[in-house]
Amino acid sequence: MRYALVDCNTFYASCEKVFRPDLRHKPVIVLSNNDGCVVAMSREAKALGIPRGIPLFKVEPLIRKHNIEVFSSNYTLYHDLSKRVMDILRTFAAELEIYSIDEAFLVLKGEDRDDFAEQIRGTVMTWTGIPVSVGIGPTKTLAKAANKIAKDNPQGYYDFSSENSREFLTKLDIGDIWGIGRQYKAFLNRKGIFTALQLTEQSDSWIKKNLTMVGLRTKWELEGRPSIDMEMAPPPKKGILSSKSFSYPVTDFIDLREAAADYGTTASGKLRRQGSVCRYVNISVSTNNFRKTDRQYSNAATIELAVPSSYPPDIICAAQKGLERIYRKGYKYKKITVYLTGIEEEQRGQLDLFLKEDPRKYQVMKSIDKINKKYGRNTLNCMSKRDTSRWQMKREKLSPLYTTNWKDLPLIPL
DNA sequence: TCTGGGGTCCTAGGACCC
DNA sequence: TCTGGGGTCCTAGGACCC
Repeated sequence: MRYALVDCNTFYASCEKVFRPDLRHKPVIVLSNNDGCVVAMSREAKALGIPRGIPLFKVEPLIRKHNIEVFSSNYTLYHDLSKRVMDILRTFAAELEIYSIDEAFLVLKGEDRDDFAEQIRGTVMTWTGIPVSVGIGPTKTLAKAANKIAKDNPQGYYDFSSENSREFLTKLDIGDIWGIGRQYKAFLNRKGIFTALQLTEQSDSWIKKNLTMVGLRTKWELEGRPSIDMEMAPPPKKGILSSKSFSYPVTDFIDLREAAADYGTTASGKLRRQGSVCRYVNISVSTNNFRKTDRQYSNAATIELAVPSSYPPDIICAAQKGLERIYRKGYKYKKITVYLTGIEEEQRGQLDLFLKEDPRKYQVMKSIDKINKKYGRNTLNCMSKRDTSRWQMKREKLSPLYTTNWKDLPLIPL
């Protein structure tokens, strides 16, 4: 069996370039929510030495100097282009696992030709304008490692089986292995382990003791024994959260209440889309940890619903009840999170209960979902809002919704 | 002035039970 | 002086991923 990992190159930055051919060879960076940090960079921007995750204000001089193009995150655009890429990949694979917005594992079809990787790269580029890299190997972990090499390979792909595996594992740094993060890398380095090959030379029991079962599976995968399953259909989420940082410090309880309602609405929408209900609503608030001179406070509360629900007012009421418990006057709040847990499938029995309680609830919910799907999020909302500018997200450099909004369709001058 | 959001899995340790 | 063993359940926190 052969696995392939297909990964979109500098995905967010590439999405921004698709409809902006003038930016083709220019450095482009994409920011996190609130235009806070740099989360994605084009190849040209990486070459200028900008570290991922750095706050925007720290690289302002560099941006001016090199005329770097800056974008707020346009998730609507990225998700739409991601879906198009995945639809193409599906036609190449016996099995497809969408691993993240810009990555997918494929189990290759038996009859695959040698130019499989080139076919994929060519098709995705022609049909979407997104460049991808392809790594191929006998396990998911090795395909992932091969992909890393493919990124620096001018051909854009790399096949693990094309090389001596001992040599490959010797060159593979321990920190570049999928599943080995910063902490484990530091720990292993202290033990004198620097390469993938050295990791595979440790005993199973030692690895399990120090890196848990997850680490042991990684070892087996490096040895060429598939130990991590493909997940073709994403399992239902066990926790769903909606959380945002405020662009300005929030002190007023009313503002926090509105934010709780807003994120409660978002989270309950995700819940309904996966056909689930939740039993617990957890809400947490915190001040800005980076401002050492501010008085710090953070707290959380969990509310159990009388009946598991996905009905927005139920979620919102619980979130606000929790908020009342943990809110303390006099702090500058930076972040609020609504986290839904105790997730169960929406079942007949529960639905009956729900309907018995008030059948109109169900109708209202369905109608709201339908209207918002047709006319856009937030067309109908549960709470009337005051001026929300104080806490809403900052997105000053947003690109158009080229592929999902008629008004934003790109025009070609003739 | 300005530091993201959304997930999963695993383990240790405490509470509680007989 | 001497203070068990085995089990379950829950939560917090730490590791990882993108």
